[in-house]
Amino acid sequence: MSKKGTRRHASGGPTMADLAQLAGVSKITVSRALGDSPLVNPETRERIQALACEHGYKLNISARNLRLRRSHTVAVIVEMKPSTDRTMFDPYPLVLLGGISQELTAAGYSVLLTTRQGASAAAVQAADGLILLGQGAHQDAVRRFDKLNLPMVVWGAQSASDTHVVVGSDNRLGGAVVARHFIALGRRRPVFIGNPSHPEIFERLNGFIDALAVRGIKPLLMRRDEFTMDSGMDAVRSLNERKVGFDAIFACNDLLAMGAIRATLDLGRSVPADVSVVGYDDMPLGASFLPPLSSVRQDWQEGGMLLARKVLALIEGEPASSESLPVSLILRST
Amino acid sequence: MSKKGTRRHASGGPTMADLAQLAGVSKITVSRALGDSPLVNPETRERIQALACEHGYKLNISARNLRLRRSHTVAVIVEMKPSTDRTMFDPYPLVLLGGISQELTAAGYSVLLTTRQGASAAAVQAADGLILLGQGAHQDAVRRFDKLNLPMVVWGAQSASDTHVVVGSDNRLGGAVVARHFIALGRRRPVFIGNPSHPEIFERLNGFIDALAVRGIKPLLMRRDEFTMDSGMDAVRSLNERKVGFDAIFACNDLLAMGAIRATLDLGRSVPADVSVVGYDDMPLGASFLPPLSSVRQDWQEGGMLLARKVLALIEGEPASSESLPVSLILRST
DNA sequence: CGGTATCAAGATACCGATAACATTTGATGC
DNA sequence: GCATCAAATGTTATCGGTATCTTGATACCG
Repeated sequence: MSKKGTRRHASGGPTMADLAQLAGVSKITVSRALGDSPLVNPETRERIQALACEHGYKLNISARNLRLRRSHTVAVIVEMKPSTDRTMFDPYPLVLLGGISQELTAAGYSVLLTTRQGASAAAVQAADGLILLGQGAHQDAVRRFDKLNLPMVVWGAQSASDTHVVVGSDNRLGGAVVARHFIALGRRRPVFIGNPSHPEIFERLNGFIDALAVRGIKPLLMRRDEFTMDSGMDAVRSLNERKVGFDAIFACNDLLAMGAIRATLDLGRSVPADVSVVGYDDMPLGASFLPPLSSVRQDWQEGGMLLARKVLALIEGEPASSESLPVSLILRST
Repeated sequence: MSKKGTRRHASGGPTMADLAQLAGVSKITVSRALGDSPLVNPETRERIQALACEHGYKLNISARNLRLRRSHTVAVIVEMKPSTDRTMFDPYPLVLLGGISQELTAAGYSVLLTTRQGASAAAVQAADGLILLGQGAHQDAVRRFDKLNLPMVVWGAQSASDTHVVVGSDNRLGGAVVARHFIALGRRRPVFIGNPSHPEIFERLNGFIDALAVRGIKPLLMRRDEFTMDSGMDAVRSLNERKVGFDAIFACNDLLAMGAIRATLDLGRSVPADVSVVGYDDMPLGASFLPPLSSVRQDWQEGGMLLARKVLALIEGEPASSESLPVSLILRST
């Protein structure tokens, strides 16, 4: 019905060719005009821009990506098991994502969200860069994505053998800070609750141990795999049953800490008079807990932004190095 | 140096044309072979696939998207304010995302994550469909994205004026279920704590009010804007100061409920003997709370999956209608 | 006035994949 | 032996932009 040049395509709006015909110029001039290139006459440019606006022109991103050979997209691969696992129910990964998203968006990039399973799903290859999240995302996963040969940045704990860029909060420091706090309080029998098979937790434990060693103190490790209050309560009860003495608890997560506090109180001991407790993550909830919980805070948002900045740097061909974010000890009543 | 046909491109691997030359066939045959088309000889297919694998061939997604005029991508637009806002720190939106991601991935689609600000960032237009998340995402936002003319599905509360597909959990039912529970317990002076300016909360309140009205009961509304324990405690204290009697509390969020319980206990009243309390969301934490919290549970994961299925249907040109997800009342000790 | 900058716009050639149509080849049928 | 058909592969055009190289017109200079 309508002529070739003015027809609308199935997927919707007019193309540059259509606009070109409407304006009586060539495609390339339209391209330049819309790109604010100085190569077009300002008058022509405005005329074309007005026309584009009027006809609801939308740039075809796929076409541009093909020609420019870059997608302005960064794939974020998240460990998301649909189980009662930590990652999924913790609010923090979301904050991390928020930081990433904010920074990438500001730079004109988009975020392609992928779970590990779906990571093969084609689209990832089209990304200009890769961000790997999730504590499980190590070695095996890293190698898998290394093959894609894309600029890649990983969130997590660093290890000497890493060939890629790793950003993470300084878990070792987190452990050390708590240790020094306990030392200052004169505590002699500290306990660590958590699962050191996660690299991050392992680092916290190491920082804790090393800083305590300065005073010749050796902490007791209560390994617990779940990051729940129940698990924390269980750990303390178990200590009691085994008649192990303790005067300080460092839990690698706030929920564990709260559980530990409750169990400790149940045993008739006072927090913090008899036992000092420090958690990790500084959940908003912790401040309202009774007694208000002391905790180690990491700046997840900043972490996300840093991750984003690193990939962007790599994409631009600039160098980028691994980096640890500082943490801070928030002292409340425990 | 190397010949035209066998050269590697800047962005990396070989193209179909390269493979074609290596195999001594034409591009299209390669395309068919890699797509497992029945139009190629099985032998040829395997030979080409082996070749592709050996040379690390990667499909150029942009090119395919351009040609096929679809990106196999759905944009998810999330309200993500970098403030102490609810959305960002609640774990649930993440679960929603998980459900979406899982379902889309299974269908061979990718998820393009965008914040509302960045939603103009080009790439969204390339998506085949749109999912809008976040309680603030209404009317204004919806209209804005409507212009893109893409299949769109919104998470949230339905309203009669909606022209688009809305999926959400049945908040009205959630309120009604709690009301009926209170009635069964013989409660006469129920209180609702929450902020009804959020459409979802408004629905919960309405369901609550209507179901109570059957017995001629009118609940008291304690409007509180923050979704924190402190806010819940404050609400109950304020009730006490104003000498308002109450024997049941429906808090529109578990944290509010926990705060309310604590304040109630502080006043020397018993839960649940004197006052029944029900929260919303059924946080894992609620089960470990003392006393274990009763709560209304929504299946966020399922919600995400449903959202995904609806957009996919729309993308395929099939019809899709708004839908509410059932909720369940989890009774514990309160 | 010839010659060179400078500016605006066009022509052409891709980017890498795939759909639609065309061709070759060998097998089968009568 | 020739027509017919199916299988396997090839040709060509196209998706919608943009880089590169040209061209044409005007201005400027000595």
